[in-house]
Amino acid sequence: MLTERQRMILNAIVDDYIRSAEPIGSRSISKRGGVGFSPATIRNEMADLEELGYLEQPHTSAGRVPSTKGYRYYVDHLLKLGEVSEQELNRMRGFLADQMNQMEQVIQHAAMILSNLTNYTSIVLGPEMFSNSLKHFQLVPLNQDTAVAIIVTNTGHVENRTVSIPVGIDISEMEKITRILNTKLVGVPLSRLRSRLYSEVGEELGRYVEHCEQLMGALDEALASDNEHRMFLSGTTNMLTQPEFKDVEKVKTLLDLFDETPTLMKLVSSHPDGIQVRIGTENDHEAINNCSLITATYSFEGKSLGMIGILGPTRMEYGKVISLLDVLSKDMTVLLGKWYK
Amino acid sequence: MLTERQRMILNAIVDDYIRSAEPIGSRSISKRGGVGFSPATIRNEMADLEELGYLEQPHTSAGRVPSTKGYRYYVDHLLKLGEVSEQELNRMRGFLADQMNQMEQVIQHAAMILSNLTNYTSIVLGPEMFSNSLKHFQLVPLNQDTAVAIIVTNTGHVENRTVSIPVGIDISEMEKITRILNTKLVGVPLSRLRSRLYSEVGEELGRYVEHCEQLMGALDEALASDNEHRMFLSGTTNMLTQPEFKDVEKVKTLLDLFDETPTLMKLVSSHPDGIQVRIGTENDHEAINNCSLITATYSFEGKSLGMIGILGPTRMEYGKVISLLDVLSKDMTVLLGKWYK
DNA sequence: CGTTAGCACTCAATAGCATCGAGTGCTAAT
DNA sequence: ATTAGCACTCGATGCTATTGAGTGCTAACG
Repeated sequence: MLTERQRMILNAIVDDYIRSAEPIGSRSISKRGGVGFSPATIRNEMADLEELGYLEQPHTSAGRVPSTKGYRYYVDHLLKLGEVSEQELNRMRGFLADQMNQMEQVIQHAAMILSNLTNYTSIVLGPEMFSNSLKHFQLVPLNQDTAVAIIVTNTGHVENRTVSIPVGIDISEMEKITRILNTKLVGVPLSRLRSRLYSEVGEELGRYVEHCEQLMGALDEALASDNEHRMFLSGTTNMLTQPEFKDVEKVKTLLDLFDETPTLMKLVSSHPDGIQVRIGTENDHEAINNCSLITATYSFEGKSLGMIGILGPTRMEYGKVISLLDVLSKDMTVLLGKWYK
Repeated sequence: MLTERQRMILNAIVDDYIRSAEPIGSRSISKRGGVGFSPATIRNEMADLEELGYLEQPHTSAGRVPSTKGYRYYVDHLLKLGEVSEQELNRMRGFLADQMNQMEQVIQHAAMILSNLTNYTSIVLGPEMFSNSLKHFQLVPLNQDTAVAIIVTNTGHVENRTVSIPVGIDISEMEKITRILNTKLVGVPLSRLRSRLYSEVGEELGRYVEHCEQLMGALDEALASDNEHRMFLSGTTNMLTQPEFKDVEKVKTLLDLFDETPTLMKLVSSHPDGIQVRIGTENDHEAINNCSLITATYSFEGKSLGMIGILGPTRMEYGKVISLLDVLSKDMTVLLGKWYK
């Protein structure tokens, strides 16, 4: 358990380091407002804090830098949440209000707002689609052997695949199929669509249409879209302005991670509901072991739909970011509610 | 006009510099196979070539580096196109053959192949959609006041917008509208869709439906998609391995350009048909003044549809890249032909 | 007369060295 | 318990010398 004074010193070091990105010495802490101790005293405490694992020294005769454990303590016990300034709030809501009638737009906008307001990189996971249900199904023939299958969900999302038409099926039959599928499948959650396709619709379809197995196969494949989430990044180059990324090597490993959508998605979606902070080595991926990832979930009727998150250096403005994510995730919960009616 | 010997020397310098990325001295040229002259002779020629503007010197007592003009001469007169190796060809076609039934997939794959095979950054512009025609139109109501408008083109591309429904229109009327639009507009090129919407369909629609102006407005807006081209980048981080981008500042300006899709698109689409090479300062944008951009068009029935391109440092393997783009653009022409029937 | 050997010269890069100063740990005095 | 004092550490900074790859010029050569 840390003493009151140790907490105060740790707090001061983290705050200063977040601002300056340079190791903090005892003298600068001592000269700070509200600290009534000499550098020597601070030094002793700092030595203790280092032994306890909260601080690190790049080398002897350098100042101290917070360790992952130090940041963790800071976030858990010392941090006072920054108010989101009136100005930021206005800017944010102004952006979001802009008559958005596409859900995708809202999500993408949210990512942009986050990265603009923080100067870090933002990651936004769009609503999981498996919980959506089918609103409309359509087969549009393009020529003799191909057609476009279109799925519209209750939230207005449109998914489409090109499927090949088995020989011997003509347009009138296609229309029949479309009608059957619509009457049988509208309202079914996407996650159950494939199984329903076989169990309920299969027989009936077979009654009307020859060669229906091939078509079923094509539809089945079309439905097996593995992108139940869509992910949006924004401000990826913001990282490059951070002093911890003055080395091109580090930049490359990070940007390579950004290109690997599935990995990144796994990393983000492993976070639980609510606001979650992963600091430095707490993150499962090596490329962001000197970064912190903060996420918040937005939801509908208490059920989490997707996530918004900020990735920045461990030396991140936690207070500001956390309160911003909190506000925005709540706004999005409200805003997206209308699509989920 | 350059002498035979000058051409030989220029060729040698460009080739060597492309490999080594370091200024080339007279001695190393002299010692090269097939060159029967002493360093002193080479030096004299190099001085001449510099005076003529084909070479540059980073500083006195350094070797020579090709200038933009030097590269230009190299590309126009000296370059012998590399054969695309059997292995690369197989790899490429293997990738493209992979039962792709989505046009988007083909395009995206092409970008990936290019960046993988070259280790530069690839830029691919999808087929311009304005020349496509409407295949099917659909209005799917989501709830009381919003609906999804879906457009399918003859090439199987699906575009969708959420539109708000004016009060007082019910579902049966929506279906009527859909039917009218389909009978009147199928086959019309997308570029003329908006004008036709007013000129031909407007009155007829008005006869059946009240409050139709608002709906028209909504549809009109939905059709005004400004992304007639879709653009795909791949291998953006490949640039970071190039020695000319060891400086984070330069990396940032380049990556920022990559994020500015419209600017980049303008840059690329300003290139004419066929294979086009823009070297260094020949490019209109400052961020790529030390890069070369090579593009090729793919087409259908002689009409250019879209572009594939490679962006790399001016010190680029022109021969390899050009022949690769040539082969791939022709393959894509063949492959995409089937969608344009 | 074109070519080349020879030579003085230039200049970035590298290494060595002294200096500086911010910061530390320890000890003894308060 | 706190702090002043002090020796010590070590990266950063700046200066100088050295090195070496490369040049331009001139004079000699076949």
